Amino acid sequence: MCFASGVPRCIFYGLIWPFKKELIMSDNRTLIIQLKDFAGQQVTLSGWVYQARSSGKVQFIILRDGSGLCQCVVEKGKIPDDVFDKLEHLGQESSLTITGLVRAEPRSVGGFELAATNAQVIHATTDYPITPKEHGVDFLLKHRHLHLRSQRQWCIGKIRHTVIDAIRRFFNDNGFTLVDTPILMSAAGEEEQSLFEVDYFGSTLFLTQTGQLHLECAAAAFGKVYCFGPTFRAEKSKTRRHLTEFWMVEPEVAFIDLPGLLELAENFVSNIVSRVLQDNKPQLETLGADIAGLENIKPPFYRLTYTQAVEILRGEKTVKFMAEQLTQLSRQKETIEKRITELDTEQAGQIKQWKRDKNAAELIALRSDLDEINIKIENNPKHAKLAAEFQWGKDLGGSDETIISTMHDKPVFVTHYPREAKAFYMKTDRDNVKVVQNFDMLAPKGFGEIIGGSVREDDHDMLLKRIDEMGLKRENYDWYLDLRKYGSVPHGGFGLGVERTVAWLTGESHIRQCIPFPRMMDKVYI
RNA sequence: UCCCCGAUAGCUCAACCGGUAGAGCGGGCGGCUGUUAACCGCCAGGUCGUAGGUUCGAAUCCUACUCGGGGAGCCA
Repeated sequence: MCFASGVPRCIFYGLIWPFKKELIMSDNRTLIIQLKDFAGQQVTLSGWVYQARSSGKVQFIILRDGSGLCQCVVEKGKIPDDVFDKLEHLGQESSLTITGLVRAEPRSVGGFELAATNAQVIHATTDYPITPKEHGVDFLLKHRHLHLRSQRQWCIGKIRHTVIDAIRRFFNDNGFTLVDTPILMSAAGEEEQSLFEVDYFGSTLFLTQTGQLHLECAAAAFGKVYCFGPTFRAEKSKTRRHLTEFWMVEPEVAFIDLPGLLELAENFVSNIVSRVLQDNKPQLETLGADIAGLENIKPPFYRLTYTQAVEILRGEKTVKFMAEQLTQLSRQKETIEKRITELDTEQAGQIKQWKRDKNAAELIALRSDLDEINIKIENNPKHAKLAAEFQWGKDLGGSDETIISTMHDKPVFVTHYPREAKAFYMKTDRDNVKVVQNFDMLAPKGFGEIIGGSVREDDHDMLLKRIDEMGLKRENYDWYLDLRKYGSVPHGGFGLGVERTVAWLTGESHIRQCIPFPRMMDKVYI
């Protein structure tokens, strides 16, 4: 827990953060994140009790104020007795204001602590439902309104904030114009079955699935544009990579080809990663993210064509890779099972109670690790089979993407997918009409797709042909076809999923933790 | 929509081959000048998801349902 150990700074854009707060509001409180500038001084903090321990004459209150955590030391005799007694019985998440002397203390979280001289309880709380112990997924989602206060969610929220800020800055600083595309859409962007319907004064509209078609209009007006907002997919997907409402940023550029798009995408993603490393290293550390791996994320990324990816999947390399993975998993399984047997034997004998409890906790952790490994072991041959039998022409499945991405230590572009597997607006490759000029970007080490994009079909007649072939209604696309009638230019863009990106950066296994209030299929808590 | 797994105290989990439930955390009270998910002692807290069935006896076995988790398809 060292998220407050250094003040994250962003000086590259001429900003110093924390900003000068008096510019926007007057406030006598000091934020925990500013404590390093106040060593030896008296300050007042306001916040919530994150954790509290008491040891007779001395109490330790870990205060949480939204900017960080700070240990407040409350010693009998150095604070009024009645205040001491009140603090002693404060429950988790009680709110209070506390005054004291700031001092450096390496043992303390954040490296500073507050020697309290006075305090005022704002609201005493008991029975806060989320305890410092482990909780189940469902319980935490049902308490999402409170769970946001916890350390892990706080770190993820801070990183998400940086990711979004980095996205906006990247485009704003590179000549892109923000264009807001509509959320209520009259026609489908891609496939109609995955759209949410909205009753619109008696007629039907849909929640947006992509801003791309509108963005193409804007690209012809501004050159380089992007849109950024919520996106809705009514797909009945129940996996760790899916939400029904998620945030997507989509750039669209006039006069660009596929290599140009790949270059843009790798610079864009590298920029996001370096901003997060710069601003959020303490949070990444708290989350146990792979910081060394992220420091490696610099252009150029790997480039594979779909056909090459298929060759890899069907080839010797994948067979070997999957077998190695299985061996590794089996070895892990053996180690864990051995440890479980050891502990079980120990538990059966005569041992001290505290040792027994500790063993029980370890056993629980080991059993859940074992479950996960067993699932992977069970899936391994299935995924190997899927890969080995992969037919050219299909879209890559989740497990195929995982295999490709696990083989690489940097993001991988997979380009030139079969035309039949892709949307009507993607540009047919003129050298090989069986494929389109598109790409997916797979995040490394098994995280999978975070970007999908393409060059758009800019030839009027070819686009019309695709619309007909896909069985789409021409009249819905009149305006879209117009773009190919009046000064058509090569252009393209891509979409990046914010939650998937945050999940990759933080090492979070499920994207539902990467948005404050997740919307999942059949499940919306608050 | 399909496949696999689960449901026991407020929370996380135990309870072996069927004999009507235990531990930690959290809560309450007390102890301890420096703790790091502190520690120690005491106390409170359970129709074992719901409904049937098998059995002398069911948390445990069987069936159905409900809710949840993971995966597949599809995708950012």
